[in-house]
Amino acid sequence: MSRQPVEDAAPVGRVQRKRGRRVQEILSTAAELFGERGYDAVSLDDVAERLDVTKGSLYYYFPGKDELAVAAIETLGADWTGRLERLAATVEGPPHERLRALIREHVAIAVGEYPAALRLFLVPSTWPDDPRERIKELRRRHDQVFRGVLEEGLASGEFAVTGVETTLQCMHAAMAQAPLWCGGLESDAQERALDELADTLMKLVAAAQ
Amino acid sequence: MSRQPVEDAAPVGRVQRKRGRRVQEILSTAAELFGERGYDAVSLDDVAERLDVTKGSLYYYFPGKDELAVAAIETLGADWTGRLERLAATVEGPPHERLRALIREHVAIAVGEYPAALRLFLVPSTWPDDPRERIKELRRRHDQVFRGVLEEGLASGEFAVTGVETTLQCMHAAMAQAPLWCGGLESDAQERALDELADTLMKLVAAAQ
DNA sequence: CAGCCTATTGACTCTCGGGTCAAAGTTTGC
DNA sequence: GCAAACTTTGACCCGAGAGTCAATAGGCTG
Repeated sequence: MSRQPVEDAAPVGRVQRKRGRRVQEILSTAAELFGERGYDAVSLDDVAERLDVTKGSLYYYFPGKDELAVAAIETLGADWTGRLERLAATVEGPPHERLRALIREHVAIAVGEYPAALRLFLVPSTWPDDPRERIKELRRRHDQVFRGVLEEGLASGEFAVTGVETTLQCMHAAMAQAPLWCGGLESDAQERALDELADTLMKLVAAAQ
Repeated sequence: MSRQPVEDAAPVGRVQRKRGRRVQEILSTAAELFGERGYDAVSLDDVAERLDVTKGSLYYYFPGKDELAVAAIETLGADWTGRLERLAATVEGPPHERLRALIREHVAIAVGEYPAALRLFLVPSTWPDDPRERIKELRRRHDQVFRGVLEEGLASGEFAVTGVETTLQCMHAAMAQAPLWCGGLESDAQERALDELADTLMKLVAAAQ
């Protein structure tokens, strides 16, 4: 009776704004941790500790670990996907260049800013059902961006592939693994590694002969 | 004083043989489960239940979960790697055909016989240190097989790649994901999917122009 | 059949982590 | 400056799962 229900009863004005900021803090911290270690390996105490707060506090904002995970995935995903989509809509030039830019951006974000965020995509099965669905959704949107450019290039004859979906799968898989093997490199070595990765993946769409 | 130490004091003769068989049963069941769900999501009670046995029994043969996992990985890995290595040593023909055969075999084993075994490779970080090292070792051996054929083709000019290691990474990543997206298909659709995957990956080594 | 290994059980401990909640602390608005 | 709303705490409950162990069952072997 004394407690603020987690969901409804929105407070108004400045208070609400503060609440919003807190929620964002929690979400980005959670996204960070889940990205680094996956779902199981992150306890709510871990999240709370990194925020200099107690577990109980988290339950004031979220009804449970699942919901926190879902929200964190959506926050992280909205940003990331948004940047990809914006890039796809912005970059000029032939499909060749645009695809390469997308690959670079995708991997750069993954490796740099969300060090292990792509791990989200790797083993959706270790996540509870609800977060898993969000992850799949996220991936679908990313694929969609790539599929668009890919099909453009196919239409113009600039690209040739064995199969669109298979090509997307391969690209995705390779990009998703990238943080694991060039996450530790120094920045210039990393740049080179990412360039090489992009070049390698571009071979997947190279028109034959 | 009344208990048989887990490690030393090898019994002899028929008894020992029986013990060996039991150990094998446990290992293959454990490999199966770990392959399906990963380390965290499998409890020793799960393993015991599938064996119609009690957890305590497992501790009669293995000192702990980690050790069981390590042994299971090694069993599964020895078989798998062995088949790859044998295939690489056996198959005749140009590097092109040999590499394709390796890819097909690798993926076929992963998708068919150890449905999610490749998941072992996916997120080594969710495993405790010791099993993780074994998984990396396993992967190193697999890579070694592929690297061999790849370098052959490069030497003969039949292949061209942007970078050997990057190419291996991409191949590995794509093959590792395969069970997740064509594991559920019917057998002939699956065959087609695997062929397409192999063809797609072969583009990675295609000599340019 | 007696005695000695071998194998298995089931009940137990202990820790970790998700989730709860009353009480206390803090902010806001009047 | 004070009451009401908001926020945080810390102690607590509970179940799950790793690991332990004395007791017991089940052979072999002399």
